[in-house]
Amino acid sequence: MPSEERRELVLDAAMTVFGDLGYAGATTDMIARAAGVSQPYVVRMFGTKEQLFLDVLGRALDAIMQAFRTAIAGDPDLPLQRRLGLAYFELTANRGILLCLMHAFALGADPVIGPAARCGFMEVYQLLREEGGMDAPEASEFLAGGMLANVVLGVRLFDDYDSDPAVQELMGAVFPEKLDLIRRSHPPLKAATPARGGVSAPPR
Amino acid sequence: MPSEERRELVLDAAMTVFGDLGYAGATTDMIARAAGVSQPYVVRMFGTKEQLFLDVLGRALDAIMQAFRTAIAGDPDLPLQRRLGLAYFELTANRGILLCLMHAFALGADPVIGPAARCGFMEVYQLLREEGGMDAPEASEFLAGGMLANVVLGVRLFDDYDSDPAVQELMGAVFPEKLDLIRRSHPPLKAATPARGGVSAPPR
DNA sequence: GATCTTTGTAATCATCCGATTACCTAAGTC
DNA sequence: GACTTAGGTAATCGGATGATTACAAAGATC
Repeated sequence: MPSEERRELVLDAAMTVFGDLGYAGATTDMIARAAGVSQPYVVRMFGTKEQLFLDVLGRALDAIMQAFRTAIAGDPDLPLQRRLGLAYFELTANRGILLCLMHAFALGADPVIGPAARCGFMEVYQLLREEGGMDAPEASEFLAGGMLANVVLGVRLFDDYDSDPAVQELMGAVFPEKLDLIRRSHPPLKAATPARGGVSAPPR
Repeated sequence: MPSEERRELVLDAAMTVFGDLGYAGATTDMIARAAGVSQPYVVRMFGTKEQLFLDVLGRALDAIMQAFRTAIAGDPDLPLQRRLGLAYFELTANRGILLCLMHAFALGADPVIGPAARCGFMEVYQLLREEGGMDAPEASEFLAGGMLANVVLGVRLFDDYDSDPAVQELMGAVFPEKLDLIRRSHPPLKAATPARGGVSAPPR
């Protein structure tokens, strides 16, 4: 297989694994297995795990930027916010894109990932402001809705959809009109979510 | 020192370290050093690193719930959204609280942390709905603003405040009227953020 | 057909990290 | 003063993990 193609496979796998486990929680071996290659090959393709994450982050940002640009250039009969909302909704079909972004956004203190995440975040904001023609409050409100959607996705609220009416209500507010679609593309892992544990008291 | 007191010190340290590095990225040794105790002592106090994170998560949720309850019971001359917004703003004084939550919210696929994070997230939502008397869209919009604030905090956008006018604009929209205060409590780590790196091409 | 490049893997290394064990000291308690 | 308990550490262990090295097989090139 040509290395370009293999590289895409590895990047796809890495996006999924990083998305579920975070940067530090994912291992190059998991990613390699998910991509069907050996662990040393992953390292040699990208140099370091850190660089692999940066590449995944760049790919996720590219996906968002492209989706937004397409939406901005789309059907002018629909209001812009609606077009962008639909575009964002379509991005949720791939958990990895948005979850890797969220992990990166939470690692601002990292000396390498932090600057890249800041830069990417502001790139998206600038796209909304300049190419989208939004003013600051509009762009900020749109971003806020996106961040909430990311969290709902990241925390896997769908997993409790059937058992918790409050989850149904909240998700209905976060993904208006699109709930059925989003649930179909994110089947629950398992059913019950118990209460959060109290204070630990380990035996000596 | 009584162990209760020591426990609080360790929980404080853990909240900071977990907040900056994430669950998997933080080590029990870093937390121990930050708290001024030995690494085995941290493990023995909480049983496992995972349980320590759960305790930190619970403590962060308690802080939010209490802040919101106080705000709800507060000065009725101010609108509720404003009171809650101010309460949330005060929470940002401790990065750890909100960043640990964000890390937990991004780990929904974890079999132990995921359920706890879902439960905590819904607890906050229910508080806004029931005790706060908000309807679903109001609560959802408020949460969205909070999640954006968390991301701005997590990605350390302040670090680029002086060098990037777009950052100033966005942060002005996210933290209305409170910018000066929030910047004072979050001094930048260092100045410049370079462009995000391109595609990696390691030497063979 | 010998050589070189590309595409890959098996084996291994050095390090880190969570956890365990064994101990230590000081303060109560009898 | 012997004994117990609480608060704490040094040393260490075993497993995981990112990275490195050495090697191999399949084309391309001459």
